[in-house]
Amino acid sequence: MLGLLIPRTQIKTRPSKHATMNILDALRDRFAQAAPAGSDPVTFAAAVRPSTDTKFGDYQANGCMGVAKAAGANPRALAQEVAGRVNLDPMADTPEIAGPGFLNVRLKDAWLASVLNSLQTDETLGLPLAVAPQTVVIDFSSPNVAKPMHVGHVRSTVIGDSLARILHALGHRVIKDNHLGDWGAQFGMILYGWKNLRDDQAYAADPVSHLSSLYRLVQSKIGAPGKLREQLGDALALEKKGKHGEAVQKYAAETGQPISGADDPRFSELETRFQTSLAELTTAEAAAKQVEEAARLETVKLHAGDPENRALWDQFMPFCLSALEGVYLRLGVTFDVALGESFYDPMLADVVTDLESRGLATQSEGATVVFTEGMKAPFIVRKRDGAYNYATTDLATIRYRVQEWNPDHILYVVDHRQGDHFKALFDVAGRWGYTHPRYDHVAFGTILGNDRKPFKTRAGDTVGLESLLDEAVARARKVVDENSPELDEAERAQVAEIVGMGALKYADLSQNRLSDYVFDWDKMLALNGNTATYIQYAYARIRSIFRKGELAPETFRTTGVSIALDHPAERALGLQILRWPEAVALAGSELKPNILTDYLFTLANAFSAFFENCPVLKAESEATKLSRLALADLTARVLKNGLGLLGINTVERM
RNA sequence: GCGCCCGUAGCUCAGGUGGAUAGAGCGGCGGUUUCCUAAACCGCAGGCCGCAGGUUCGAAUCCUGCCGGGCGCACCA
Repeated sequence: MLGLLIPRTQIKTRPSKHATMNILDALRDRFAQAAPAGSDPVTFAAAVRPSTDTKFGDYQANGCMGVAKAAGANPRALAQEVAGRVNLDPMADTPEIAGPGFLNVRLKDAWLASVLNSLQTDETLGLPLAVAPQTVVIDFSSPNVAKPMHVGHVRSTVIGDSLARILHALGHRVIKDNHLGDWGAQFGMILYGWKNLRDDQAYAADPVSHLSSLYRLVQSKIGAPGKLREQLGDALALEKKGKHGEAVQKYAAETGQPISGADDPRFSELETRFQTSLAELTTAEAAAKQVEEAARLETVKLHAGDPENRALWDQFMPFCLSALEGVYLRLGVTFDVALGESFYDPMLADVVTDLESRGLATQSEGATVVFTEGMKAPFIVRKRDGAYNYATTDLATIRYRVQEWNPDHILYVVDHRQGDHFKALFDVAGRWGYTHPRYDHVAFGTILGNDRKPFKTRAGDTVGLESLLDEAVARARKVVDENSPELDEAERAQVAEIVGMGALKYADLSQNRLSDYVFDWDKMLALNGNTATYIQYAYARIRSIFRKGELAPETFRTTGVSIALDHPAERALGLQILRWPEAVALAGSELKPNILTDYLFTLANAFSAFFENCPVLKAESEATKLSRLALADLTARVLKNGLGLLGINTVERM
């Protein structure tokens, strides 16, 4: 189910029955209580962090240096005092003072084991619900319905989906909204294409594909002059400067047949060809202008309520949506609502009127605009020709969301190039009176190809999302075939689908959102390193242990067994399992899924070390065997849940 | 010109609110398989954290100025 139209009443919040244990928060709480007199307990506690090195223990409190500086006291003496006062029972003994005034905390093995024991029967693996649950609207994906989704939609869709899952897991009420581009200029292009270029047979055979090819056709006509200009390159610039001779020479060089100058025997031949190209450009420019204007008029007519265009809109929309639905289904992405631009259209006039009556909007160069302090360009809410644009729609959307859900937080998962737009939008929305929600532009960088330019096909076209998914799966399939010939055809296909999707999503999520990232198939499907595949593999290995031992993990999940952390690899693994709540909480508060991927990679790594060093089924005693099985099962559950929060599935075998 | 983002190992990237000797993967070199998935593990080499100042007990992190790159700057979204 695409879930485009799930009623709001079905928006779920997480059940609240669970045990909770966020070690970092617990330690901070204890240190806050032991904060030196005159210091701010919250700041002091915030300086408690996981240790930078295991030799400094598991956690460290770094607050004493800062407090000592402010008070002009001796930091080590202060640390001594805090160490004597802080009560870490039963988590740890008195912290150790080190360096200029660090307090190093080493958690007790017995306590770690006891918490791990309780986690076995805890469905959420210790994940605490937010103390103050918030209503969060996440605006993501938001494709234009008129054209097929492409690589540019990957990041918004994948990051937005993951943030929604993370915030939901933290106990917030999350509303996933797909703000579809279903009312803009792209639709005018389809309407123009339909009226002038359509092929009824092709439409009857496959409406979705014909509509999208109509769109591409119109777009290519509009974009043709740009491509020609690019081909002519510098020659065109020279011609425009009146340097005809140099222009011809440049043209000759750029087309691969360099000539020496105007006296070259081939000069006149190339001059003719150059002029032909220039004429082509002029023709294309005229055609493009005509098509562009005609398409724009179709859009205007649609907005004005022209019956024919409205009827066509109604007719095409289901096909457009079903095309999107296929992609979302495959990605495993759903929405709670999908209120596109068309939904807000009836509200736009009132938005502008309201802005005007409050004195926010003014006239400028024929348009109705709102000026924002510190920004040169105004926020245009009504164009000179009377039409509204996305600024108006975005404001109407905020008003609607506030009235409908009263959100505490609205996230826009949109690429970084729109930073200025959102800065102005948030400013205007606040001055308009919608001050309650916290607004965040969750920005992300561009996906680049190996040439460090925006990712394109070899032919220079934008990469379609479907073909991207197909290739991810095909490449995964190749790896599966090579490594797991023992699996039957159907299972290999299923594994390839899950591994391929996982690789694609994880590659994106594991990057810091803000930076551009270089798309690299080999890296994302690597079985080693920070990849989904590596983590899925760790999971499959654990499942394999249980298969081999003919054991059901349910035993551990219903009653639990006694866990012992005797081997260093067991302790490291156990501690990492217990940090799950910290990782999810941090990823949620920072709105950064890569914090979660780092955590999962570290966990999978800790498991691999454990797997090498600690035989499970062949453990020296039955008690050790059970303990290790329990650790392995907890690991598997965290890995599966963690990947789940990234929108990534696991397989039992691979 | 103004604004936003980025600059960390050969390559691709992590680095909560300033903390101890800056991490990982790939690539390179060397090792590990009668044993639960070697799609794995372990070790070694590799750094002026773009440059220069400043703030301080302490800076990849904060401030200022440069250099280099990406993106955006009036009616497309």
